[in-house]
Amino acid sequence: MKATIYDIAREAGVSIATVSQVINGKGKISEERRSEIMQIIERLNYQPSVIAAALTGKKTYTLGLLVPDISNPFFAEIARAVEDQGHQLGYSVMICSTDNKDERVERYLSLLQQKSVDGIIIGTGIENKEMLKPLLERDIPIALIAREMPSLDVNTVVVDDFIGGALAARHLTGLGHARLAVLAEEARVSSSRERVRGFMQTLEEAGLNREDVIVRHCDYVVEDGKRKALELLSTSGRPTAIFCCNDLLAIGALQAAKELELRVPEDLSVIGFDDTILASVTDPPLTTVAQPIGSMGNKVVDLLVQELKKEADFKQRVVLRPELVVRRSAAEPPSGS
Amino acid sequence: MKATIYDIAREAGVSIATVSQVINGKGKISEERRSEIMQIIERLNYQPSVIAAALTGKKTYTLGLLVPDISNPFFAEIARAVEDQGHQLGYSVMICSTDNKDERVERYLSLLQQKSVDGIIIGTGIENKEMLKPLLERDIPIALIAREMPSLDVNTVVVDDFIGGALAARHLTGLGHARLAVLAEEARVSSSRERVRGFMQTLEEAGLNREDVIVRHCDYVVEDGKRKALELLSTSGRPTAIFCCNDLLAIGALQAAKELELRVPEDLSVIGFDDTILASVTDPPLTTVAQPIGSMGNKVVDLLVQELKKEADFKQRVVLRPELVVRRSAAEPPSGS
DNA sequence: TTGAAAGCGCTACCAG
DNA sequence: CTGGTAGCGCTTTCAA
Repeated sequence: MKATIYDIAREAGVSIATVSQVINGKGKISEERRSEIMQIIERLNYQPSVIAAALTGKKTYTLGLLVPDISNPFFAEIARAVEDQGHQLGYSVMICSTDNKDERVERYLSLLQQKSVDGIIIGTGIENKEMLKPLLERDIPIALIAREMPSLDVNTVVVDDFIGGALAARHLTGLGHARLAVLAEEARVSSSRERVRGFMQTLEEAGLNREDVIVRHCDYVVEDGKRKALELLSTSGRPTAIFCCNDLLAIGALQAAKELELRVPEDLSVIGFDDTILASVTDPPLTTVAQPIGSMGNKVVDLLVQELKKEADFKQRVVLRPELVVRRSAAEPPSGS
Repeated sequence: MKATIYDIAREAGVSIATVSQVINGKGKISEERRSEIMQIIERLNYQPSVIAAALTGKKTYTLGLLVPDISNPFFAEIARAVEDQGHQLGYSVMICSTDNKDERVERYLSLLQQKSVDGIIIGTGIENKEMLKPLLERDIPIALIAREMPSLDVNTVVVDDFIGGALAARHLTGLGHARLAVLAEEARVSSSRERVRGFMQTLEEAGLNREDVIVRHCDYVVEDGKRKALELLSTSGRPTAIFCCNDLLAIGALQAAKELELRVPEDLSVIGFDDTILASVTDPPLTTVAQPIGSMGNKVVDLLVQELKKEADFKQRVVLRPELVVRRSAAEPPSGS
């Protein structure tokens, strides 16, 4: 069986209190006792039970991470960043893929509470914000990544989506495009809305008419991007460029172009968002607005841990700057346009 | 503060023993008491502490999942499958990205023990198998996914790599290729070795000479695949087809071809392995040997949970069949060859 | 510098 | 059918 603190104490001929102290480096223990006990711990390969410690009021050193789908490269990359920084600070992370379904969110939130996680990072949409109330009341810190919930006073890390949209617009207008379209996510996704807003506003500033740009809302999957792009591109006076609110949709657009035998970027320019590994793998490689995923992941963990250690007395909303990664899916519009 | 079993008991005017029984559906409790207590639980939104329950000998309902890198699409998909099946059976999963480093493996294994996980799923390479001994001794079940460790008697779920390699070879020879090359993973990865072996043997059966096929070993990243492919393709009498032991390497090969202005599949055929989302996104889409990731994930969890519930009295090694997914990166060799 | 003992929240056994 | 109670492994006073 597993060794317990009692085994160590017995072996060392001391009380468990003493053993506890050397493990936690507390109290005053003579150097010889300490090293003697440490040796025994080594020898018996004793692993203190976090469970038992947690029960006495200490933490579980476990964080919950809610994302729509861990198999989606964007969230997988977030997970990795969160895992790394968590690990760095001594925390493990539990994955919870919600499929953007409130019922799954609820189930997971309940589970995470029962398991006494120290904090929860949310990177998934939640319709019914009420679900989070109990957590806050119970003093379980929550932090948001790549999501906003203005109604809640919680630490938040996001990219400046408005600027991201603007970056895309500026690039496209700079290239000379005038007939534009956008593939957005569902209307209730605020980040997507902001991207579109930034995109639109920048177009107007460039003298284009926002009524002329067609916006289509899509599900967060390649297929839907392709379908909607196909529609867009089949119209007369089709756009010469499409701004897509995430890489998956951009890939759909790429596939649509291919199916219609439009060359990218000669006949059609495509810009994505996120800069996941997918963007580097398509043909042509995707010009896309990069989110600094690694920094975002690190930052949420920092904020969350700071909060649960009560080292911070106010919540922050940190906004990181996106960056345009120019690859090869966007170029000047065809000259005939 | 969080409600405890005592709060419920007090509120209901019963003992905590009774409350415990209704929560766990044990013992005989009168229907009225039961429903009355349930109501109070509802009302106070009581969440029983898994931590405390675990301390009394029950399980933590948590599994550890070790993979090289959760941000790698292949492992992200495995993680999703494991998460889903785990969730189904009442277990949460903790992610552990090892980067294939034994020191990280060790650190994580120790952490998982301290957190008293009920079982551990391993999908990462481990140099020093000794590290697993303590777990087995402590009766912490381990199951392997997409990995083999013949020296250990543990439940294992793998795809038949030999057949996978054979599938690729058959497809290529069927198409008429005779000058072949392979991009393998590092030599110590047994699954990769098997794939190559299956590939080679099938080639021989088709009358080709195994000495003629060049094998290059690569790190598990696109860049290295590209580099090695570039080397292969720069030789005179370059291969007309490359079999890659995973999709990432295949993408590298695609990029190399592009850089050398070789058309795929007209000038060069490429076959990958895994069928991750990446394979569907490249241009041309990758013909690849598919691992049934979803089934594999489900199956390991089933086996592991069965074991930790002591419902099974022997270990299994289940071998799933891979399948060739024909997309468009492989075709007949150029006629001049 | 060390140890005894009270609890953390819950389960399980035994009595009634 | 219900309640009392002894732990589970550990932390943390408080005394010694």
